[in-house]
Amino acid sequence: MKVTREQMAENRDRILTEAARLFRDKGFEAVSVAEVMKAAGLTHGGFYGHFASKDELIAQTVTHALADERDAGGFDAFLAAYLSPVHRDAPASGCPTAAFASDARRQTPEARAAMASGVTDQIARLAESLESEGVGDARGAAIGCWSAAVGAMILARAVDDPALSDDILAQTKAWIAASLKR
Amino acid sequence: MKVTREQMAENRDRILTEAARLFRDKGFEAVSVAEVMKAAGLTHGGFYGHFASKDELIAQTVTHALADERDAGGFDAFLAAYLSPVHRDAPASGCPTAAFASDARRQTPEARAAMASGVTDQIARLAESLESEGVGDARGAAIGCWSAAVGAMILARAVDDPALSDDILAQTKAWIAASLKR
DNA sequence: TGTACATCAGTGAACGCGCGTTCACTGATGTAC
DNA sequence: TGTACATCAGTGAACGCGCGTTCACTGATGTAC
Repeated sequence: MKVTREQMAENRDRILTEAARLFRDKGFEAVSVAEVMKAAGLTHGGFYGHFASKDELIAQTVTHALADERDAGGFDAFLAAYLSPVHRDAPASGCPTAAFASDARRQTPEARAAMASGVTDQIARLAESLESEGVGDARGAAIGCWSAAVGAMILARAVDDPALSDDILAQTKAWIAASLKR
Repeated sequence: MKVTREQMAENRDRILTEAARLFRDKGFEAVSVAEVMKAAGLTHGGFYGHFASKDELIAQTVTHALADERDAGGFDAFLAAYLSPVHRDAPASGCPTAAFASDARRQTPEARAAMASGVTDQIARLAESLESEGVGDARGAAIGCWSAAVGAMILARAVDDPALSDDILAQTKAWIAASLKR
């Protein structure tokens, strides 16, 4: 049955929010259109009233999720929160860059452009934060820190040895901090 | 038709080699059992004479691919080769850790254990290399460098902007080198 | 060494299943008057 | 403001397809004698 325009906009937002959660948790391929629609409280047939294809949903979800990224105060606090076991153990609500980056390579140009835009913004945010703390070559340091943080999160999630996983997070955090105190 | 024991062992090796290439290129889910067997010059029905399931092939492939990793001489040479556009543009023959790490989280315990083993070995190799070059806290530095290298490669492959992609590789390489020269 | 035959690696058709997508239908919305 | 009706968001059955997996069969291997 038809719903109000306002309700339809809410439904679309809920589809994107649930897709962002499910895609981060299980990956793009392992999540079906029907699963996303069910999570949004709808039936699968209505999906194509909102998106032309699953690929378009993926591109929109990447755009939506990366645009929502916000930095939380100072650089040290950001890094401590990012490279924490809590973040590692909650990928569904965690960093979309760490969740999507590997799969992005095989997605549509739209999704890859959204990744590039998100990475560019994140580098700019980190560089601004580092510059205000007096770090020289703030952009280079921002790129290095971001690569290390994303890489450490992906590696920490990949291994099944809890001690090794914790160690990857802690050692990378310490190494980044030491590198910036040169 | 039956083949010699030697031929069967060769076939199994070829299946694993082709699987490693295809999985690195397209990901575990996007590659079918039939595609792997065809690449190995066999028909899909024979697959289950070699492996109990696709999941077992994945676990064996991860083990096989990560065991083959060798470091190429000194640390600077390794880093330059690793963070190069050539490596970025050839994922099918490139680093299996960068290719498999994100998906590993959702694989069987066997595959995840193989990842942990591969990461542990790689950290040990890099730490040994760094220690011989006089770097203090070689293990911490090895973990930080490896996280940064893997993260930079994944990010460089994710974005569709060539200038940004090149920049991620170059800046991360410079940042790692500078961090080690403290 | 030569022969007879049990073994079994590989073949290719077939299976059940879940996927992305389509479509005829429903009934509340929202607009024209 | 009230009414009549065109619109269209959402429903749920159905589609074609490719997947992982199974299985009866083939014929070369390799062993028992």
